[in-house]
Amino acid sequence: MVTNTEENYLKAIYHLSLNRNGKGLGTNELAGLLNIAPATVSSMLKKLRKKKLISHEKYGEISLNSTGEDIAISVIRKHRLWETFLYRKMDFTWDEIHEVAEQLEHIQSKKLIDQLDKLLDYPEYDPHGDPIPSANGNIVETYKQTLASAELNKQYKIVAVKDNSPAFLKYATEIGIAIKIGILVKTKYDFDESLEIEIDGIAKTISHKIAENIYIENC
Amino acid sequence: MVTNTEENYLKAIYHLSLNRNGKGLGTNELAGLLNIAPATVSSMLKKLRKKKLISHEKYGEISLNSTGEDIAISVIRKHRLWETFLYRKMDFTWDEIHEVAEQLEHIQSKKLIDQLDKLLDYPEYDPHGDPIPSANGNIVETYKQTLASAELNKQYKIVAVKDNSPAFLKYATEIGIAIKIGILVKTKYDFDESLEIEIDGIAKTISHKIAENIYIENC
DNA sequence: AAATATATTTATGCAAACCTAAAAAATAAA
DNA sequence: TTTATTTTTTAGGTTTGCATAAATATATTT
Repeated sequence: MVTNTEENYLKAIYHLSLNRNGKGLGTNELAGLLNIAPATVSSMLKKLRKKKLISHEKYGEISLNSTGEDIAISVIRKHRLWETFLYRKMDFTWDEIHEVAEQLEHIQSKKLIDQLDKLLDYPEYDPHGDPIPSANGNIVETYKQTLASAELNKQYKIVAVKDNSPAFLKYATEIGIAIKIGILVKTKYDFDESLEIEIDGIAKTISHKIAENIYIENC
Repeated sequence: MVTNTEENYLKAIYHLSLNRNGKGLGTNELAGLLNIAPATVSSMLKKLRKKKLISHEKYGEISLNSTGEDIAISVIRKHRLWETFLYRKMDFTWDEIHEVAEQLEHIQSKKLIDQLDKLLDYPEYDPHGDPIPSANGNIVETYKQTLASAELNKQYKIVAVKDNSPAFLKYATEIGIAIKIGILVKTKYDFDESLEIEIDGIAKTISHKIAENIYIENC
């Protein structure tokens, strides 16, 4: 039996294990994402180790092993399917779905998730543009380019956002950011790396931090 | 803040407070329904008392007070709306819905429940025939007659079932019991109070225990 | 009314999931 | 290569939700 908390740890380890350049995942980083004290993470790691869900030796790097990864992916699948459901069927907005999905992702019922998948016609991406793992655990983690690294005056399409916090999403919505929308960088200001962009022919200025949270694709 | 466990206690107290003839609700009875030790109930009652959700003095009767009842009813509303959703939209059967609804009833999101209510077109009864409290907490707890007290050779309609356990519901389905179905008692055997009934013109024999779990109405 | 039975509470303990403070190990800097 | 810094672990403590066993209050018999 895996508790909700354990599921959240596995999910966090999964997310932090992606796109890291060499350096192994440590206790501090995990504690940061989960918003708890590193000491608490230490003792939970011991438990996950004993349950054979992660690989970890004292003072060493943290990584999921096969069973742990399966659980993490299934929780992410549930989270993203529920988000899609809330957005499409329940009139939830972009910035409202994450919080409720955090609760719904722990509901234990295979049948419910299969039916949800069917009801939504087997969606491939959630409303934030993140890929939804299939029932057998397949997930397309494609390499994504952020707006911060876009070429000037080249037409791109927004495919996803990195930050799912209501604060970011509210702001993004306000300035016209949305999945599948076309976007173009007109100027890049060197001193603070802020960008002048154009969405639907309207020019706007955004900070580097915002640009790093917007994933784009050539089109 | 009210925990899941506290919500379950309030719900249990609500259910046990209905249709009791005089005798007040005690610790033992609650422990029985929740399947835990009476001592555990005692300490939880102290907590609920401190939070002003119940009225209870040592060795006295247990009852909800206004806030506690509001919470209990809202949990029951959520439970029954989710059951209706699972049954109608997710192809769940009669005997599968309760278990998953026990989890879903604790999801915290007013908007989600309002939208669920709307999606289902504001249902008045759940798939077991139990009334669904309205958003403002109104619930029609009508007096119900059980099949055990039916008159012979009089046509009735099944309106609800008392027991929601998979075991009972599976058996009930097998012998043709369902909400809104017509039913008639042909014979009552005195020695064990078993009944010969007729559903859709087909005769069957059922035990007294089963009959007590089927609610009927004149038609 | 005393004796017995039943119901309830108190005392104590355990596991989970968190915390802070201090110790130990690993890494980086002087 | 010591010293300093950062990271991680250990030690000890809290709260919640459960348990068992023993004590106490209430109810029922005789």
